[in-house]
Amino acid sequence: MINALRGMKDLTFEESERFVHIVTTAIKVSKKYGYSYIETPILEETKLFKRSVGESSDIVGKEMYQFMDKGDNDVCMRPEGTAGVVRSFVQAKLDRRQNEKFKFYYYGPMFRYERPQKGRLREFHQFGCESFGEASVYEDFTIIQMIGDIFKALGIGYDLQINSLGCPECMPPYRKKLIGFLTECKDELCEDCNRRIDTNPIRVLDCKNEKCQTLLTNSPKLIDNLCDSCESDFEKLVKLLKSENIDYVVDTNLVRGLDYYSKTAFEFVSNNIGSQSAIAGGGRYDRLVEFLDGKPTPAVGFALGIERIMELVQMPEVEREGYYLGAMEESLVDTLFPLASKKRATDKVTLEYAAKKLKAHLKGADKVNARYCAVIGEDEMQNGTIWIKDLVEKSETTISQSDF
RNA sequence: GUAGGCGUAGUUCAGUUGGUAGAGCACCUGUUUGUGGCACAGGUUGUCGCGGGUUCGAGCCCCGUCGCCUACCCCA
Repeated sequence: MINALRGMKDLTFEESERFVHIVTTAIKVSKKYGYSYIETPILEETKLFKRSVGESSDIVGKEMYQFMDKGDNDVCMRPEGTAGVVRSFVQAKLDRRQNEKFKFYYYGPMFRYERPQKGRLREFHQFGCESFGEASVYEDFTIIQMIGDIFKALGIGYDLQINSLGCPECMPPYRKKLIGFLTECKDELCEDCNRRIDTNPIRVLDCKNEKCQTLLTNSPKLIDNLCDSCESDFEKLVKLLKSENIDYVVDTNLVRGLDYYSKTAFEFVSNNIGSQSAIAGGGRYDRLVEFLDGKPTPAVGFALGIERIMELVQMPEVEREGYYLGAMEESLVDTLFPLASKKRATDKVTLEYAAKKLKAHLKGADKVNARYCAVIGEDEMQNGTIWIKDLVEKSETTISQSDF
């Protein structure tokens, strides 16, 4: 027997229904906010992710499905969605259309070579949105509001964490300050943190090590070191969240794992799905378009993890629907066949090809959750009729086959 | 990469100090020669993950191996 690869999962029955429900709900909401669909390739040049997500990130450093293709190109399966969308945005020269706004939503598989566990697969699915050309913090808020709408429509609860990651003006001086602080206590920090002091000091902030976290309580906070513009944007965001009654927590250690974020960063978290608790995350990335050779274009976006959300959504009960057709004599299936074809124009129809006793047909109708069970037996054949039972009302009628 | 747990029927699981495999659910049949869900009665289903070892005898003990799950890590 051949099994699916480790960390890759098949979805069927209620699981696949839940998957589709989440995607269609997210699409419905994002369309209300003016987003349109963008489809980008799963396979991209490795360079794209090195330059956007960042070589210092774990995603690029050790988790990519990367290989040389038959044309000797260094390629990889996308580990996230934003880079491809931005590449596409630049390739289509949308960055030259200054003062225009572009809003895209996407969904599809992402690949990261990690050890699978609850809420973490090697092939997983994200739904995401990217808004280009809008520098206003109102847009940051609107995106958060939209995610809230999606979760509300899906009927799931969450905690919202926000932070500001600063901009090219305030981040570098803060970074220096932080490196100074970390170097002073480096002997007490864990191995990973020591390595990160040089490679990516900001990531030290969300180290899970308890001892490190204790030391970090006295570390300089970026939120206290923002430039005027970043600070007023963050205050405005907080004000908007308050006025719209969206609960939030400021988490000064919230650092996006991808290098391209700046200013607003946020994460939606659920505490009911195991240790992989982030169900959506995103923020502003005003410099990414530039990194990928486009004209400087402000942008904000987010992605949500469909599999993680699947753990949280309850599907509404499915009601009985459509017709089940069955014959009690083998020779009568031919009579049933055109009736089924005709009925499918308007209703869901299940046609049983094998002749069975009435009782077996009723059971069969139950099994496919049909509303009506329609059967032709000897009597009906002689009279040119069909017997129909409403499985909900428990009522039955016999009508002419031509009226069916 | 590291650590812990688990692999027995379609499924969820039980299986005693080693003695030749079981239950619920599901499925099929019947009670009802043409009336579903409920009830009752009966029935079908196994490479006990795989390979080796110990033993008269292994689902059980030992070694190896593969797979799954959870956690670290990372992140959606």
